[in-house]
Amino acid sequence: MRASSVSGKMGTECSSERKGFRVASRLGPASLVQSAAIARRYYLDGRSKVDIAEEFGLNRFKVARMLDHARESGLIRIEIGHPGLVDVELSARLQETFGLTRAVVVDTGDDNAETLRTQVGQFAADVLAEVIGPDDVLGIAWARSVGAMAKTLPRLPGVPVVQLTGAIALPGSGDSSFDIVRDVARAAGGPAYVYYAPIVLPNAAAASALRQQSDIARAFGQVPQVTKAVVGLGLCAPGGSTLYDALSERDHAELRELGVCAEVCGVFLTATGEPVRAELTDRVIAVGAEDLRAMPDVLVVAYGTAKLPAARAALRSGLINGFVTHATFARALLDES
Amino acid sequence: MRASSVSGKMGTECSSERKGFRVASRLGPASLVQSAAIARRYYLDGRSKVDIAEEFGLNRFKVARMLDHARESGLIRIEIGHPGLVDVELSARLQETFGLTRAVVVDTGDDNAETLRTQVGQFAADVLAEVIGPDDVLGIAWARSVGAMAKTLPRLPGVPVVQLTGAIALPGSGDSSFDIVRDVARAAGGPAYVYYAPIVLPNAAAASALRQQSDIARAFGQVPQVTKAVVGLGLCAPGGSTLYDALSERDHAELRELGVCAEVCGVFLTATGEPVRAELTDRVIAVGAEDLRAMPDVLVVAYGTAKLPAARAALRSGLINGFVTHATFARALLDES
DNA sequence: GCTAGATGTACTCAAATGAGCGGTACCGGG
DNA sequence: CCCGGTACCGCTCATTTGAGTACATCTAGC
Repeated sequence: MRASSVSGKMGTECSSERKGFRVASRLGPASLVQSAAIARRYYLDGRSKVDIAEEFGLNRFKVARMLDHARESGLIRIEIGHPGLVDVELSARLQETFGLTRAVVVDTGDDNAETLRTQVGQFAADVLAEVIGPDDVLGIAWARSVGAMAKTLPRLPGVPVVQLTGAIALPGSGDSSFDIVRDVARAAGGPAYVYYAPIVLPNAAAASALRQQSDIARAFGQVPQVTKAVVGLGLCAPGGSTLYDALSERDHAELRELGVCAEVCGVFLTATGEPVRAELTDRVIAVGAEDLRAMPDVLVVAYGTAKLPAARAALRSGLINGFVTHATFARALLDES
Repeated sequence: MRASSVSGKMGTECSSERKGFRVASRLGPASLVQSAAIARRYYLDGRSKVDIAEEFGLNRFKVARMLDHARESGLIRIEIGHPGLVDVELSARLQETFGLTRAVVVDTGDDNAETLRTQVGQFAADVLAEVIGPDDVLGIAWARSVGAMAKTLPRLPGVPVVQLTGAIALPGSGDSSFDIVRDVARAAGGPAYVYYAPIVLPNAAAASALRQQSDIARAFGQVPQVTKAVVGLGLCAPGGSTLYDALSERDHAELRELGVCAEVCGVFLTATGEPVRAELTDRVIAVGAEDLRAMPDVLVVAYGTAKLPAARAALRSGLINGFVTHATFARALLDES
């Protein structure tokens, strides 16, 4: 009925930067509105540019250019959001920065240790459930954070579960502390290569003897088959790890001398991520650095920013390729790198 | 170095609707993060799906499916925004709902009449500057809102400017009230077909005589050439229009009888948008409904929600095809339609 | 008034993309 | 146990899209 084009041989300059509210586009309000209408059709209604061009009486190139301009000028905003508690932005940055196969950062509003453990554990459980396949063999290290995961684990495919380290009785929580691996094995329903043993023994001979014990030998025999491992993170400083706190003053001195910073699955690491062989290593019931390195997927579950230096060591070591943690932890890691 | 795929024959179900924070996707956190990373590459970095597929070791179909899924599940949000004071969303809705060629809705936080007049006037000026071309002929009606526009008009191409109606001296603002058309003509710099005449005369004979007057006849001679007109909006009720308030009680009665609701550029309209021929019509110095209908572009500038019924009449009339107003006005129009 | 550069427009061709299809693994119910 | 329903994967084919290019038009500066 009417001529209906905004385009044509017209001055499309817009005068009104007079109040400074022209954000980026130098186009007038009418083009702005048309751009918006076109953007809506394209991005929200999913119509093709050719369609839109016909509808508005333009050619498809004009439509494409208008869309380009609209995006440049910020009229169209595309956000990759937070659907829930996972901070996908942080997760992706963590993953890319440290070359991980996967990273999941949980954004708990609260940084209370209890909340963190629960939330991080829950998401670690989700990640494990997601990545585990029927042909995998699952390795589980003893750690508080892994315990938190074990408690909320859904049903898994019936994979074998292999205990990777001995345990330590936790002072507070009595019962389940020893049963982390058993809990996981129950969730899976597959064969369980588990044993009762402390992670550290008074001397190498005792440890060696214990490794001969049938359950333990059987479990260690399965270690090379492990395809997915879930491990905790210990900082080698007072209060930084249950293992460290269970060691003697002499052990502490040795670790200090060797420059040990972190402990992952019974493996001691320097700040630069080098695995260290200590006298202590022979007294530990756990897989070795080489076993760990041979596993295709090693997922670290860690919370509490005190452990940051340990996390850095672990990330540098190349022994791990997955990380589940909380937002403050991830942010600190990224800030300092 | 490591196997690095989240895909494969794995259960990708996610268990944790347990706390209800799984928004829409039933995928686990790891896929979530990967989807987000892919979405970022695609939408924000503008890479192609083939590229992304290579980078992540997937095929392009998988990438496409993940993106689709991510969009459906709300991970990717696309918003068409507010760059400045123009509410593009409302503008587009107004435009589409009433089949207009253009609509611009200004979102002034404030609904003070003074603010509205200034802001709406400013954006009307922008719109006019944007759509006017060097080959246009510009018609200007006398109206307070058009006056507000005239005051902030930037330099226009040197087009002819044609006065479409007589004027009324405003009670308050002394000087510029008569000079609206002259202001516009000055901004354009082209030939000005202007005259000094009241919009309404005591009798048809006086109006007829005045129309013979050379300036006025010259201006009316140009009316068929007009390609773009800017007009105001009057509600035919006390206080709804300067024209109405200038009329006699007899005139009011006539308009009431004829069911006149609105006045646009000297043309009286019923609530359904029918132009009405009254005795009064012969006493008005203004273009007729047919002249108005013949103009390819007629832009209404209106503010103040009291005039809503008049706006509805004008929109139904088919005489106009552009609208500049403010957010509360536009919302009310859309709500009631 | 004229030329150089900027801007907008139209077109071609190759790359990117989406729709739809068949094959396959998985799941829950007979 | 088999069987239909479902979801996923990888593919082909037709369409859509973007990059490059050439041409028209406008603007600014001399």
